[in-house]
Amino acid sequence: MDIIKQISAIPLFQGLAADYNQQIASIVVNKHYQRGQTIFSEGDDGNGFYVVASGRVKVFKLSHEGKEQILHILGTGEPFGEVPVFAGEHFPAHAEAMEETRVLFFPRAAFVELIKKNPSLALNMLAMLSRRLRRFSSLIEDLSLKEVPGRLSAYLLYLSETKSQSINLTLDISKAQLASLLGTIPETLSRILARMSTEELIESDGQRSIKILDRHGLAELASGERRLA
Amino acid sequence: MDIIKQISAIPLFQGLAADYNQQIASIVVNKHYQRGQTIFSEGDDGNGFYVVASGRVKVFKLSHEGKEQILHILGTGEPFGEVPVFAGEHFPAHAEAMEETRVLFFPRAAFVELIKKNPSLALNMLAMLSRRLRRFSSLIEDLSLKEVPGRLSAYLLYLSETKSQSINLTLDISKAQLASLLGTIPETLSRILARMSTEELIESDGQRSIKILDRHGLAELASGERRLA
DNA sequence: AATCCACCTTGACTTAGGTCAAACATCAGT
DNA sequence: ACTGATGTTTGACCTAAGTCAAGGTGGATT
Repeated sequence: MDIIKQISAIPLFQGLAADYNQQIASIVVNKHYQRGQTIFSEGDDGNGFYVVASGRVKVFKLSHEGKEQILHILGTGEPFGEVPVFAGEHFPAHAEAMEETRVLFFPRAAFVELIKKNPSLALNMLAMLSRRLRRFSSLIEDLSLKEVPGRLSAYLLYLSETKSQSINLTLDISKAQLASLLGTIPETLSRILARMSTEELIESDGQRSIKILDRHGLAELASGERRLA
Repeated sequence: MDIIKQISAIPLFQGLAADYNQQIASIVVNKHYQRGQTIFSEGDDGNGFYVVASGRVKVFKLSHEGKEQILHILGTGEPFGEVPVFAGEHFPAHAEAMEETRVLFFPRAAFVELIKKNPSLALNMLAMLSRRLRRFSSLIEDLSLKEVPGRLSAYLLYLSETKSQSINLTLDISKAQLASLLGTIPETLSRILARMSTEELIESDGQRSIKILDRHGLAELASGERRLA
């Protein structure tokens, strides 16, 4: 099988002794989901964790009224659902396939054994969780201390710095999903994009492409130095 | 020194081979802070992490206008500032002593070596970070999907379940700090406590003691099934 | 080209909770 | 007992962003 090939491409498993990939492959289970299908629900028992093999997965919280807050969106090679592996108990959030998705599932007990034997893997996992904590800190900061225009600006700048490196951005998710990621609703997002356009910070075609006109202005919005009129 | 004694009382270091405490002790540095003193600031280089030996520490984010959001409050035996040890870069938040506080500081390089040699320590650390991720998920959920009365109810129930096991609670922090922990401001907190009192969910003496009158009602508020009038 | 569907936008309205300002309470230290 | 620091409460006001409802857009399907 090319499962070994897939595994060796996962960042989490980089820098391991070669024969470990074989061991990892022996404990892994392949799973397949359609768009919109639930992978796990908040409160489920977490008896292992997942890595996206292809497609995309969102991890999110749901309010009593059904509003959703996306915690993260994961693409190929990214792990999710690790919390219960180490802290025990249930999954703290829901996970759902955003498109047709294949995932690799690593049963808990076998994986913990692997970690015990392999300090490199342990350190990779620690780095992974630490990065996630950093991102969560930043999300908490945004939700508590910034307004929606600031959060949106930060997201646009993040997009332009990582994915495209350019001034012409293409959103890789729907605006409704972006709203949920930013902790707001589509209507509010739409209005703020409109305001940013009239202030000539961006140019939006109403589709998924956005052009950054004033990077500095966006940075000021993101930091809270400036506000929209 | 009784540093070894202190170290063996730290949950993070439980379940390790006995001689490791000696090794840990050899890399640790003792530090001392007064109330209000900064331990580190967001953006500082993180060249190690800390464990509270005595006193209390708050870890928080600050907005551009100076509003603060507390991420966690740490007491004796609890570690903080671990993110940069494993994910590199700077501290993602500020840390400050809330009272006279002693901390143990673990320099990064030496600690990473220790982890590599000790799978138990690695797993303890993974459990620690996972628990923190769980708490952050819950904070994100609260900030994004719940109103202040819901967050406060959840906090009061949490207090009564963990610390006192009873119906008579004593806040261990000022109401201003509690507001910052819940992602609101003292005025709002004060008004909501007043409303909860008139609805006979709690009895508040205006000091730091609060009596739970209607646990079920609080639980409904916390889950979002009910709202204050 | 007509229909459908998912997605996006706009307008009118409401509201949770923040801001500002003032007064009040508590407690430690001189 | 007085002073000052620290924390709490209350009132009047404001605003960011949510709700509800209607309409618009564009791509895909038949």
